Amino acid sequence: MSVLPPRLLRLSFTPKNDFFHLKTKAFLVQKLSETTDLFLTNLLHTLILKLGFATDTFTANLLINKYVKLREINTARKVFDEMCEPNVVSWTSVISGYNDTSQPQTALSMFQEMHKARSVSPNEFTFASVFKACSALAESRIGKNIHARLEVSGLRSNTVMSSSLLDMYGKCNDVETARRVFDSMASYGRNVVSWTSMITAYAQNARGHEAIELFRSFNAASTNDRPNQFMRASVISACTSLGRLQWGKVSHGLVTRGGYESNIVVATSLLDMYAKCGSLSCAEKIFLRIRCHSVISYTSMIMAKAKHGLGEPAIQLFDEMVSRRIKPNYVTLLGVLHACGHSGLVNEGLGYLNSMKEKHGVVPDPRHYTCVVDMLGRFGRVDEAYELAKTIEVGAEQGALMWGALLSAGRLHGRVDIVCEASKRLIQSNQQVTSAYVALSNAHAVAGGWEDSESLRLEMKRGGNVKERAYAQNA
DNA sequence: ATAGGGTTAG
Repeated sequence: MSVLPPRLLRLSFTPKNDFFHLKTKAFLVQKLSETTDLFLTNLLHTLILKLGFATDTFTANLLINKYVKLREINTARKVFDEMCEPNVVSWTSVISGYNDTSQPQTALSMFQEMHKARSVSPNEFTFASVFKACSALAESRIGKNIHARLEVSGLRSNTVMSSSLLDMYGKCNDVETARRVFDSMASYGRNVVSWTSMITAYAQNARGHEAIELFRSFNAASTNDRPNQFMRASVISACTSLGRLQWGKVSHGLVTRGGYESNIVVATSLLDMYAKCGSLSCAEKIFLRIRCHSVISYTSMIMAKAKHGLGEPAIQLFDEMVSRRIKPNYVTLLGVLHACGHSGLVNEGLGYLNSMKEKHGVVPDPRHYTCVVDMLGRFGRVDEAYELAKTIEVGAEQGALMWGALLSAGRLHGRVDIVCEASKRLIQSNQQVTSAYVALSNAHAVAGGWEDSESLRLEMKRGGNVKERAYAQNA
């Protein structure tokens, strides 16, 4: 950390606009651009305020960006709120700060405020950040709306712009629109990023064959661009989605010949592919060859072991990860809870749930609770599962998963009361869960209430769910 | 000058 010269600390009383003053400002801006340290940033911030430089938009923007990079979004926001004349860079920086701290909803409301303020118009940078927020929320309705504004702005014919737009549609599961954007880019140019976005859109929407087909066209069409680690990882995940080891092995051969086998991103997707296509031993081989591990490589391997019923080894791996000072995140803890739930380590699982915040700084969210509800239910502790589920505030989609888990537990352990309760909650969740109607109807039938059963089937018909019956009864 | 697009775990 660099140290401020004492001379500078006495400059607070310098009259404005003289030579020394300007020089001081240049010095502070210079120091601010260089530092990556929170303490020094705070110090420079104080000096900037004292000397009245905060009224300068450029200087304030630098401060905002510094705080965004340091993940101090609230401080960044405070600087922004106190600005005299925020420009498009100030707005965009704060929006992307909210993206970086997993607050896409706030990013979008900032964009709305910017629109209302009308003093500043969004540019390419702003739109790219806002589409990223839509992607994170998988909100295609809002995305479409902003897409319309982008078309009006005339900024659309730009490779970065269109790539972020097509990525947004892919993440919102609207592959057809994503493809239309991709096709429209032919006139002004695509690059590796835009091709990767489209391949990813297919891969993440269970259309692996089309992803691979597009990868082939890329190799056939482009003369300058070569596939990079991102594209290769995406192609491997497309193979994973096909669930066929054969395809996965082909892609493995391909990345080995390309010299990408030891790349961390590629290796992680390979290990996930092997785990999901049925070869845990190959997955482990890949894992052991990784030199520089990430939270994702560990999490993938923990998940793989968990899914194969290797609870203890998964937990051992978790301990190893923690001792190597790789910080687990919420997905890692989901893996650990899964490991417990698939190996009957029920009390251990409860222990992880109750201590994850304190020990690992990860606040349990509805997904973690769902996992534990499922675990308790599987191992006969249905009442505890129910008591826990009742206390969780949960959105409709996740709620359907949580009550669905409880429904299976009720069925598995012959608990008509739980089946009824879980089915009702499932139906309340308003998701398209026909199995809930079927289960509730069957439960009434079991309990002797044939009339209830019949009325439910009627309700189901009215709800247009009747076609799903055959599927639901197999599920 | 300061801000923006693609990837791997769920």
